[in-house]
Amino acid sequence: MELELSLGDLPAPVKASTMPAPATCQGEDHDDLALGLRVTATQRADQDNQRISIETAEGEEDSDEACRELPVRASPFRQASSANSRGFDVNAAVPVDGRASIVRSLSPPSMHMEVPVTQGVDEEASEDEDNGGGRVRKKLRLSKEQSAFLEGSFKEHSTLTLEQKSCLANRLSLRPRQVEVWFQNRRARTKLKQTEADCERLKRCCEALARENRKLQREVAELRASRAPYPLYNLNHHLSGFSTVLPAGSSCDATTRSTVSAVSSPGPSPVSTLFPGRPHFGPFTVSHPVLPLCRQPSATL
DNA sequence: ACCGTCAAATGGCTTC
DNA sequence: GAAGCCATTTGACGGT
Repeated sequence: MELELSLGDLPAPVKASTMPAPATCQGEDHDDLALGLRVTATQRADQDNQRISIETAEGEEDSDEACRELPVRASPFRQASSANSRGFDVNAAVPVDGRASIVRSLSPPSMHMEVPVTQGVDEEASEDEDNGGGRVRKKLRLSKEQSAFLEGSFKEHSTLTLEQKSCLANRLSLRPRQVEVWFQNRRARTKLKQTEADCERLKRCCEALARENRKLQREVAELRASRAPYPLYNLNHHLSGFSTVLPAGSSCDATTRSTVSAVSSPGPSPVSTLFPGRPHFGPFTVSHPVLPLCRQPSATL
C-alpha cells in the first residue's frame, strides 16, 4: 500500500502573544469608539442594510452585553498606524466611486484616521447601472490591528452572535457583513489547517503500516524459503498473541478471528476450504495484509 | 509583466 | 427564512 500525499508542514499555532490584551468594550471604551468612529448610528444606518439599523435600534444595552463577552481590547484604532503588513492603508486608500465614502475622524491629527465606509454590497446590486453594468468589486484589506482584533475574538469563540457581530463591527469600523465574512473565512482556514494536520497524521500512520507490512512480507518470504513441509506450527507460534489484541467488534474481527481459529484448530488443514485456489502455504498468505491493521503497532513477531 | 499567494467577497447549498 | 458552510472568484501584493 502506497499513499502519495504531498502536504505542507503543520501550521504553527497562533501565538497568544500576538493578541491584544484582554479588556471589554463596555462603557469606558465608548469614548474610544467615538474617537475612531465618527460613523454615527444614522450614518451607519444609511450605509448598511436595514438589519443593522434594527440591531442598533434594538439596543445599545444588548450590544454592550455582547461586547462584555468579547475579548475586546482597548481600541486598536487609537494607534496611528493603519497600514497593514502589505502596506495597504485600508483606512486611507478607499476610492470614492459613488459607493464608498470616507468619513473623517474629528480626533486630533495624531489620531486621525479615515474610516472607509462602503455600502453594503447587497445594496449595490441595484446600482450596477452606475458603472455601465460593469461593477468592479472594491476589496479592502484589513489593517493589522483589525485582523489582530478579530483574531482575538475568534480565539474566544469561532462563531458570532448578532450582538457580538455588530459590536465588533462598531469597534472596527466595519460592516457587520464584513465581520461575518471574516469569521467565515477564518473558520475555513482553521478547518483547512486541521485537515492538513489530520492528513499528515494519517500519512505517518500509513507509512508505519507500510513498514510493518513490508516487514511481515519479508517474514513470509523467509518462512516460505525455510521449506517446511507444512509450517502451521510456526504460524501458530506467530499468531499466538493476536487473540488478546484484536479490537472487539472491529471490522477485521470476523476475518482475522476465523483465520486465527482456523489456523489454530487441530486436525485436517482448513486451508482448502477457507482459501480455495490459494498457494499451498496456508491462510497466512492471504490474511496477512489484514493483520497489520488489527495488531498493536508495537507488537513484534 | 507575469506569476503565486493571501484573503476578502460572492453565490449556491445545507441545516436548523 | 436566516445563518453557516463551502467552493470559487477576485483584487491586492510581493517576488522574480
